[in-house]
Amino acid sequence: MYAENKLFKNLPEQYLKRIPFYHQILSELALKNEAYVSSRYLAGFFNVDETQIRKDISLTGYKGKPKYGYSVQGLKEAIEAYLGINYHNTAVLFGAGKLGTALIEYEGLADYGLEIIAVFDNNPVKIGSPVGHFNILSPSALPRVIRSFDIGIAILTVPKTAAQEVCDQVTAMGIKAIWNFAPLQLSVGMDVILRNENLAAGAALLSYYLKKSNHRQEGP
Amino acid sequence: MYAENKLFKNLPEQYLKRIPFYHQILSELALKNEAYVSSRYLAGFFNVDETQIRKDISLTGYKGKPKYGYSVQGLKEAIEAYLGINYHNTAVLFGAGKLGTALIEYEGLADYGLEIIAVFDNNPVKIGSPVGHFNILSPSALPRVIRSFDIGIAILTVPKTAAQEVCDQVTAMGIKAIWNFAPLQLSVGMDVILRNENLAAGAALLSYYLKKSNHRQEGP
DNA sequence: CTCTGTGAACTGCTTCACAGCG
DNA sequence: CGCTGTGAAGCAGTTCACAGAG
Repeated sequence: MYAENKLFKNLPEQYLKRIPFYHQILSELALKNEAYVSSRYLAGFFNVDETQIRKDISLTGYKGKPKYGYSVQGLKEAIEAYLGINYHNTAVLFGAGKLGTALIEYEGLADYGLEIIAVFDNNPVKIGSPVGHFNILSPSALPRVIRSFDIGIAILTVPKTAAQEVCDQVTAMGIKAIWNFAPLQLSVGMDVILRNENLAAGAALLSYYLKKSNHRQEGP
Repeated sequence: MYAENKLFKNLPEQYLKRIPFYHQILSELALKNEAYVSSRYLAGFFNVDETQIRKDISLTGYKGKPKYGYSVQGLKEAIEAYLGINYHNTAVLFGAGKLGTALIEYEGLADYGLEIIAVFDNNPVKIGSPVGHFNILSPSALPRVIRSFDIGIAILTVPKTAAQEVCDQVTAMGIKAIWNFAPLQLSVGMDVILRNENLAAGAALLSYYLKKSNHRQEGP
């Protein structure tokens, strides 16, 4: 869910959501040394018609070859260039718990535009200890890091009870976007972009579709 | 992204995605002892008009009071009943790494219809050790657990390299839905519901909106 | 004949406009 | 009046239909 106030709707949001999946699929095909891929094949991974795939790809500016399809390498590189130009940003991560560590070690976050620069935690016991290839820093280092590296995004993987406080701290220091994993609604200023990641939302959708499919089997 | 083949589109997907957030917001209001909430207030958390909120709520069957709004307790309970009836499912989690552990400990996964029954891992060193309030089980116990507890969903938080193998294993045992966190596209039968969670997709969207907002400040 | 590329038609989600109730 | 509830209108995203390139 977004609170970015509809300022920048020039690219279809559905398209933006599909782009990273295209890249993932293309990376797999590249590993298998596939040379070409058709819009039909790509459409198989989504609930959309192959035409939609062609429209999406045309938005990145890449051109396919009639009869052959799209060059796997070419399209992959086109998307990477596109992501690099349009998406690349630096972030700090706050909260070196299980979820924070998982995110730090998550493959390919950087591939999709988000480079984590530093990791912070309020717990003095954790400060100084390593996580991934970072050392956990004290929040007192935040202002220096944010200014030195021109950080735009803060990733919040702190407990629910600490989230609003940390959010206020980082936005006061000029952070312009929050990626919140704590299960609560943060309040932020109008100029701050907020994305709430609610893992439970995914669970609810999956449960719903499974229930429906069971009912279907029992029904007429 | 889904591969559930459009069989069950009777409820708007956008609505299904908003429902868990409504519940989260209502839980916070309940803690603050707020008695009523308006559709306008709820709309503030999303990029939609307040009318849309009223349509969503009417789909759950709950009725508000003109002039007052919706009862926080009443609506919260209505959504819980709705989720309980329509969503509740049992799941096994495979892969007791950082992300798996984070999911197990994630607050309120059960609130949104997904109850984790058991946790498995291929690593013999981990088997038998505790994670959350579970003990990690050997995959050899899978058939027994799936049959005994009528498990419908498998959550995959295994490394990329193991994901397809584990996926094949569990679907062969009758699992009908996969929630995949490994960053690759799994191939499954037509009758299996597949949800791919791609954390990077969220990162890409956030990066895009931040870039846009920066350009806007510089532009005309 | 196959697969891309794109304007036109369509579908479904969102907003508008307004009736109804406290 | 304030806020819900809902049919009608509007719009974004998807699919259809078909031209074009190899």
